[in-house]
Amino acid sequence: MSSSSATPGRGEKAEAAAAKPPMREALVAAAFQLFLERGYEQTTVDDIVTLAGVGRRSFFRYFPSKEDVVFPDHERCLADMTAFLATSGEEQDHEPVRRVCDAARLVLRMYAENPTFSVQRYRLTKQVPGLRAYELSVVWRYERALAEYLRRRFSGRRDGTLQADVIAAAVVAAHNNALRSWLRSDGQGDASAEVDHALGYVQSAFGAAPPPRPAGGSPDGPADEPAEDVVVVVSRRGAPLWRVVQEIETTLARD
Amino acid sequence: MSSSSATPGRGEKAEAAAAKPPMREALVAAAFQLFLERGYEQTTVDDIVTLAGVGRRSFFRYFPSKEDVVFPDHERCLADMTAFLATSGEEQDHEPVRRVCDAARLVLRMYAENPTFSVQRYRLTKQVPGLRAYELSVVWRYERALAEYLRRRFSGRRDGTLQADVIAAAVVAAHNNALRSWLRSDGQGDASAEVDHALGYVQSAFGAAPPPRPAGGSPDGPADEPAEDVVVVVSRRGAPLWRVVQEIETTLARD
DNA sequence: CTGAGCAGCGCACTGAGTGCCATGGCCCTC
DNA sequence: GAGGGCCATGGCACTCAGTGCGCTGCTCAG
Repeated sequence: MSSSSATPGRGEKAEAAAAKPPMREALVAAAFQLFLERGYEQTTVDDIVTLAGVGRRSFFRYFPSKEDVVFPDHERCLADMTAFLATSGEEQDHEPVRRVCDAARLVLRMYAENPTFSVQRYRLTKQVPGLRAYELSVVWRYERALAEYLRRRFSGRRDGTLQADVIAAAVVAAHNNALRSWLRSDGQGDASAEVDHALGYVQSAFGAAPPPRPAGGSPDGPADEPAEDVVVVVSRRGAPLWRVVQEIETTLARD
Repeated sequence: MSSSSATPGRGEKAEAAAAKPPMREALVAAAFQLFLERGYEQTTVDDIVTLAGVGRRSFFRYFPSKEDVVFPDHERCLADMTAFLATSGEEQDHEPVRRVCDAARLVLRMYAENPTFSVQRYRLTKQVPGLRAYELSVVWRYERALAEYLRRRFSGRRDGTLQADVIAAAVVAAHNNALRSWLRSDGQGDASAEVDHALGYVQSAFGAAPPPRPAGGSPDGPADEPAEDVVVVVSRRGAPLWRVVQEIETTLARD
């Protein structure tokens, strides 16, 4: 009823790996049916396995906890993101911020693949504290993946880990802001456009520099970028020039 | 042994509210003793109440869950932060980013009040997944408090809620980066200085503008700031000028 | 045909969290 | 000074999530 592995083909042993878990999907379907009828906390695992017609023990073989059945595909998505960031062509890595933004878009894509499912889950997690907490731990893992990547990229910079953590948090926050706005609208608007907009704000705040390398340095510096390659200038419109200069000086003089 | 309400004064009914919970502290002490000896998951609530010499039921009267005993003062700190942000003198609110940074410093102060306790807790939460998840939900509430404040301040701006969420996340990330660095050093370094440094990075990235109001507008606009009061320019050092102009244009043209 | 391996089932157990009621001290009132 | 209410605590029983272990039955390899 959802996606992935249509017409599995019966009996063929070669496709067994892909077609194996109808049980997993059956559990997810049964769980969501009950969650939507009676609510999450009013539904016990026994209720779910009874409706799905399987043994209670099997539930915990497919999902380590009751919460996991609500986020069945995040584990795969997280692996995708990790792989995406590990596949660091020297081409893309010249703009780490853009790269993590693209990584965040992977998550959006997962949500956008099943809009109705995502909207239902959103309503559920919004009002069940336990699920919110679980979602936080998932989001945290995404954020850590982004931050770890940025830490590697920024390893030569002065405040590399600080910048990595802050930028990763900003990217995640922007992504979630747009994602939640889209989910609140029942998946009607253009999710990609909203996320692009939100990520654009972060990119503009943290040094988006499209041309690969304007000047200086060897053509291919694989591991360590030259420290302090960018200068961030923030200025209130109409502010006196001496304030701008002062900001630049304090920024550069730190540490 | 810790702080707060020294020499409670026995019997005086007026101070009863302040002196009431020695039991709470006893439970925290017993819990941490056992957590450090055997580990968090190897310690049951029954172990704690037995050591503390109280009934099991009383534990859950003081702490809604086993995790809460590890973070006994966050609830109060969160209330402090909310009050701090609600006390919005028109003076401070002219610089919302600075204000939320000051709010974050409240959390640091709480950690710094009991360094050894904080370090022990840090080691615990670092290696117990359940505690990490709980801490995330606590941090999330801090972040939401900051974001809600910024949303009110930015209600007139074009992308007010987006900016609020992103800045709140950045502030929390910077704070946590510095806090964890300090905790890893067993509370040796200067926590305040580290946090100031980290928050300075965020402030410099998101428009710290010391002088109250350079020009234009009525003297006191309490609720809604004029939209797009600041322009953020991000530039790679040595980038061509046309790139800078393009960045400004895309920033202003958005939405 | 037989044995290995695996997927699912059933059962029993631990431990967190909750509801309910009894107890016992404290204060306030009559 | 006696009774009554309030509150903190203790104790009990219960639900439910999650785990360990052993059993069955199916399939595939030899």
